[in-house]
Amino acid sequence: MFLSTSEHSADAKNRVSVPAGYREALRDDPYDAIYVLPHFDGPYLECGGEQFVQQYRMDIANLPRYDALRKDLEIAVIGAIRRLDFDSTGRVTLPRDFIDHAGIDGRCAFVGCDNHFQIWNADAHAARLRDVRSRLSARLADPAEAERMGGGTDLGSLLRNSESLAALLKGEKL
Amino acid sequence: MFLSTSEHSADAKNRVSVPAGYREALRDDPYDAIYVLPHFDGPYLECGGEQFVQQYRMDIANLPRYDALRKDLEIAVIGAIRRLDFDSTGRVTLPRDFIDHAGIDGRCAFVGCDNHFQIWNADAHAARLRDVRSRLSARLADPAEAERMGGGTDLGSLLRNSESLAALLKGEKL
DNA sequence: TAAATTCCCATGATATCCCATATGTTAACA
DNA sequence: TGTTAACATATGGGATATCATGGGAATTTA
Repeated sequence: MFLSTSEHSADAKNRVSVPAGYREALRDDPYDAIYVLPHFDGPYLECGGEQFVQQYRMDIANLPRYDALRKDLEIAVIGAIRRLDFDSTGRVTLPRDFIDHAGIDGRCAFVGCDNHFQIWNADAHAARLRDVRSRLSARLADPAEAERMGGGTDLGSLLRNSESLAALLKGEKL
Repeated sequence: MFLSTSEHSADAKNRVSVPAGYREALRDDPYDAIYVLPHFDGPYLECGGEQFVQQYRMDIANLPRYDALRKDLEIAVIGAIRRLDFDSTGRVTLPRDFIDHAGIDGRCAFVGCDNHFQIWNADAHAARLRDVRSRLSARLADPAEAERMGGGTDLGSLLRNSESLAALLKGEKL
């Protein structure tokens, strides 16, 4: 799991150290690398390991082969992702166009998002975090939204009550 | 798998270097070559290895033998694909009519699409990528479309992919 | 014989690898 | 409790290998 945020600097060769904790999460991957996508939805890089790419491949493969959405995703996702290999000290070199896309100039922020993480221009991320917080705060005022935010299954009660989950944990298929 | 996009130049002899990563993906093919199709859907070349051709053959073979669509596909796909062999440095020579079809003049973009890739005039692809990105970005704003692009994670896949969550559910301490 | 194609080698740019240094954190010990 | 040692992490710079690409020679085709 990719957790928490940390800032690192990109040097003259556009190298950045990937947080040690993130590298730990990639320990079992076949390549000593991360996959990086300049995201179509904003000035940031979406990153992850093998699972990150496979998830996108699956989403795309599940669409009809001549579907327009599928073709768009192939270009903007598969066509845009690059594998960046670690050097011996745990750094990757960011391609010039990736740096341009995210507006990275010196400091950049690594933001953990569970099964993937993002790389932002440090200042841009700080500003965004303020926005996100106030937006979430406002959402809580609306009961329907509050329900949506915390309406998921309660892990504790699930454990106490669910036989099918117990079966799943024993390795049985549902 | 063909991943990411890179630009290369076509020289005076109409030779282009195929990205090293793509050649790696073709390592196990019987021929040291790519199959190239001037696509009927736009000014670009659709390319791939052995699997790329076989997929088209299958699609066509599944149609009735006297079907009008089948006959069209036979002409526009099977009749149009050419095999281009690599030279010793990993380049292929593009036939004149292929260059005309894609409007290639100097720089061209190689776009990875998982099991195949495309070759575009570099400028044409840049313009198209902008279109695709804004279209996808707009789509995300619509919850129904966002759902189609990637539904929420189900508990099963979460369990399969997260050792620490599985451990937690089994009652172990983290 | 002319034109085009294929093969081979040379070069430059870029990315990759390796070692050295700095910084910060934990652990050990006085 | 203060000091030092050991370690892990982050960063900087130089050497090396890989890749893209240009040009010329050999071979084929018209």
